Amino acid sequence: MKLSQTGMGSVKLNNIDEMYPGQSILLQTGQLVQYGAGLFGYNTVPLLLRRKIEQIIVETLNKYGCIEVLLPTLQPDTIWKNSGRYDQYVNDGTMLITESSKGTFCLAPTGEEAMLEFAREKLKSYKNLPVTYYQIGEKFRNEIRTRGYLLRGKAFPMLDAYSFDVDAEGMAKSYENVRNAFLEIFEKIGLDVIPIVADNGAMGGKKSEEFMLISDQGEDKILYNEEKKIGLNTEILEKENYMEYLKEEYGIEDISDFKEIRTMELGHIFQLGTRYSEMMNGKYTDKEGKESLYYMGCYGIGVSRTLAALYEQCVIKDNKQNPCGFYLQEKIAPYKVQIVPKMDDEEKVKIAKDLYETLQKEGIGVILDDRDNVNIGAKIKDCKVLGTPNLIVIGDRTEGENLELENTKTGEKITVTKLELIQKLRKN
RNA sequence: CGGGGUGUAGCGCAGUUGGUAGCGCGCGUGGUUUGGGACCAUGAGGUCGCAGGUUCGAUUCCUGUCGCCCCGACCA
Repeated sequence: MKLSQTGMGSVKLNNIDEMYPGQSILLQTGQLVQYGAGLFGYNTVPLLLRRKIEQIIVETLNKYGCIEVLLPTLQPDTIWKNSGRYDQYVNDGTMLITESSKGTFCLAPTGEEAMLEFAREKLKSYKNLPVTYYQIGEKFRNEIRTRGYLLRGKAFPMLDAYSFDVDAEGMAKSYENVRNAFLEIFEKIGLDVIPIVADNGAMGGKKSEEFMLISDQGEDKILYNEEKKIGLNTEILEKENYMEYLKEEYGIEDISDFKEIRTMELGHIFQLGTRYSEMMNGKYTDKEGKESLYYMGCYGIGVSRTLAALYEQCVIKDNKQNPCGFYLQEKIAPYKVQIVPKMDDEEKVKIAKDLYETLQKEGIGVILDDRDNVNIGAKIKDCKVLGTPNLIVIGDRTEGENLELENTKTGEKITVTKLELIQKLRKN
């Protein structure tokens, strides 16, 4: 990618949001564009990072035997009326609807209804079960209050997965399977996320856990035991007989030594039981030839929220302790290396362009800072603004085949040849 | 929806005790620079959120309205 074509960078950071410095930088440097409350456009770097997160989700869920599908986000109102959730979601303002001469359509805030429609066609016999379907798609929620830029938006990409089983025991197994997949996903992304006991709230059902990132930027308060790595959302305390619930479903008997901390909810999983199958007539034929209800689970990860959390975690500061950019880990960064040529030297510009083209052909994510009106110092700063983990300056110190590769976090520099560079960057 | 804030150039902000606006950064052009956010010259860019009202005159005062941000109810 040629930086001059993207409009990113080349801004002096000013008046950075104290609460969300990362996303504030993304906005000021043209990486994110705001269209309204909770509505954002993505420039290429955050978009590709988001896609990287999605890739990790897809690869991991596939590895755990889940099946990727894609359902429409614009849905006929009938499926929502069938489930009985139409009035609830429209009245509380969550679901956006659009009227047309051909009927009323809903912009789906979540996917249970559509997924049940989908599954009912396919999962007619116990022989087809168990199965977990999932999709990653834009969801729409007309939030009463948006918050924290990407952290709570009106349109956001979400992973939603749904498991179908013949009984509660099978459901518990499917739940455990996705739970493990989620833990692996967050680990691969590089976020230290913990599953805690959650209220199943509007979704109904039995067991439910949230995947929490410990962060003061989060909206949630949880009680957490760091030693045992177990916790619960404080909203549980409003439940009747909550100690009973904790003991029965999660084996937690004593919460007296749990400490209250703030967290950000990145994922949420539920054992739904037969609630939605009943409402929407989700049935299969069992061994005895009788109609039986699906036991369902549902599982979600907020992709854009995860992206935002990742950016906030990757914020780096300058020597005055002001946030000045990001360091994205090499394994996840969409662009691995940024080439900064000294533009007044034709020979160096040529070396830079050749290197850029070579890396492009190798399929290695590379940014060429080809802006001829930007000072080299500013370009180096912009490398950090974009979060690119590696920097190659091609200037007076570049001699012959030797390239100076700098880690933008540590400042550590090593000399490599073009071939060594390709090998090194290919590894990730 | 309740409470608090805010709206002036692409971004970040001043300012006008009422006489139609400035600064820094960015952008265009010419030139000097170039290894950690350079400089000189010159230029473009604004119906001061919107609508009413008061006034000779409103971006400024008054009323209403809308957008955005933060705190609460909701949630990935």
